[in-house]
Amino acid sequence: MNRKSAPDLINVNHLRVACSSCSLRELCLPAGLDLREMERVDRLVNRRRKLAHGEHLYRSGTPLAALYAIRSGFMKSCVLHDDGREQVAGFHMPGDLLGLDAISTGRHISDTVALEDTEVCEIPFPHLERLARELPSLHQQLNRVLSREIARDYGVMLLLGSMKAEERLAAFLLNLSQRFAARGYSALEFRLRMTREEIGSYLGLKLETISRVLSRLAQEGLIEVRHKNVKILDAEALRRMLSQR
Amino acid sequence: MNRKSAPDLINVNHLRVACSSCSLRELCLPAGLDLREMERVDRLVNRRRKLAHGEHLYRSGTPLAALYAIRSGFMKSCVLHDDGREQVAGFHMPGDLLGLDAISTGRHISDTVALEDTEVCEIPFPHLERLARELPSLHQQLNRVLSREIARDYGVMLLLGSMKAEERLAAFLLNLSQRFAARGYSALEFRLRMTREEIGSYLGLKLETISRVLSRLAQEGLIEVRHKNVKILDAEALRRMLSQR
DNA sequence: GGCCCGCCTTGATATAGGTCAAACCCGGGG
DNA sequence: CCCCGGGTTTGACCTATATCAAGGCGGGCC
Repeated sequence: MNRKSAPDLINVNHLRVACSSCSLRELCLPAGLDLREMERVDRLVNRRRKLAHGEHLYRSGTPLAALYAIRSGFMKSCVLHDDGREQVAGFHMPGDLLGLDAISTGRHISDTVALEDTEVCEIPFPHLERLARELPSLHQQLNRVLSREIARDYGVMLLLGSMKAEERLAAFLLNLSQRFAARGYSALEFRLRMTREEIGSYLGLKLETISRVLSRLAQEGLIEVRHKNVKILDAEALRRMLSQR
Repeated sequence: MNRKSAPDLINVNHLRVACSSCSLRELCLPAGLDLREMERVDRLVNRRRKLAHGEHLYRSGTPLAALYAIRSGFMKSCVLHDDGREQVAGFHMPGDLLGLDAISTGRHISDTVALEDTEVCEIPFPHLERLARELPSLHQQLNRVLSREIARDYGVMLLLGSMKAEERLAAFLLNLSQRFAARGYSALEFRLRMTREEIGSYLGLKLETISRVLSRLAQEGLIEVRHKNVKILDAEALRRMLSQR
């Protein structure tokens, strides 16, 4: 944004970071907005923030300053017990909107951490509220995003409350698969950015169980696992594990 | 409340159902609104609906027509597997707002059922959206309610993902206690409106386990259980079960 | 008022997943 | 190139909770 010559190059650079030219816009906050509206949302996003692997985006207890949209990278959110145990509440990928849990009290209730180098768009919350007041479709989209998170949470409850280890893993893998696909990545081959322990925490299981079940699924020919790389060989069979019985 | 003479009584009757005179207004949608704004919300609530014990308020898959605020009674929401297994996602009491999960897709994803005779205020969703556009504080309150539900869900994940049976029950009882207290009922003595099986489903346990753990807590002198009536004898000890360890 | 049926309790036994332990493997740094 | 350490795999054993089974009891309905 600071070059003097070659205005077209500058232009390209500018476009690259604008919502209107972001490949994630249909998944993210500006979904459903027209171009003029999207430009106004662009102006909200006054800062991008880079996080190194392992860095916190925010911590439980800190005041809500902004919502964040992931531009690239991968993150996890955890809720912590008083006693230090932690529960992974979700994994986040590009296009996901973070910080929603803090709106009600004005303080975050989870820790959100980068699982690889990550870039986020920072959307100052008071500005967002103000703009949402002016743009009904933005307001609507914010409601939808909040509600979508509630729906997702219900799915997690289902998983934690009434599925067996194998089913949980199958659901987990299919969910990742589907989300990668929605972002233009391969649905059938991807890299797990999180450790077995983090998967376990998310699924309410221990890391050894995750490891064993992955091995078992591999042995049965449903998937192929090489370290963090997973290939889904028989998505249909995974789906069957969820619906049947 | 059904006398024919005495117009002031009739008047009282009218007031009784207005948000502005509803004892739940600070927990419910109109929280934080001024009187003039609240009146406009009142006019949204064009219908009250009575549900008999066991009746559905809405079912998974049906289109979102309205949000509902519980005026009196008790309900549960369940998500269903393809195979029929059901997971209770939450219990609802007066002041709670229902139907939030449907905003994102326009269709309900849960079944919501009365656990005793229940009365709800019906808030047509399109009207609500329109009015929220005009009243910033209503808009804000809607966001807060949505976010509060997300925060609640995170708590449930913590519970399902990393607590043992005894801790889950303790958390469950303390949660009910706190919510009853917020509504002006006794925090220490209340009636469970749901069966052991429904508690079990909510907590990711089987009904026999619920029964056993309740018996154990009673034996240890932390609570007293007579059928569905629970008395909390040592809330501090219950709290300790959650934080310590 | 009595009878049922749904709900609950309690016991005996089974098992999924947890715990503990050892060894491996890969990637990164020296 | 080797070494080191985090993450992972795998095995043996253990335990919390599920499952199966048998009564009990209380509230609602006839």
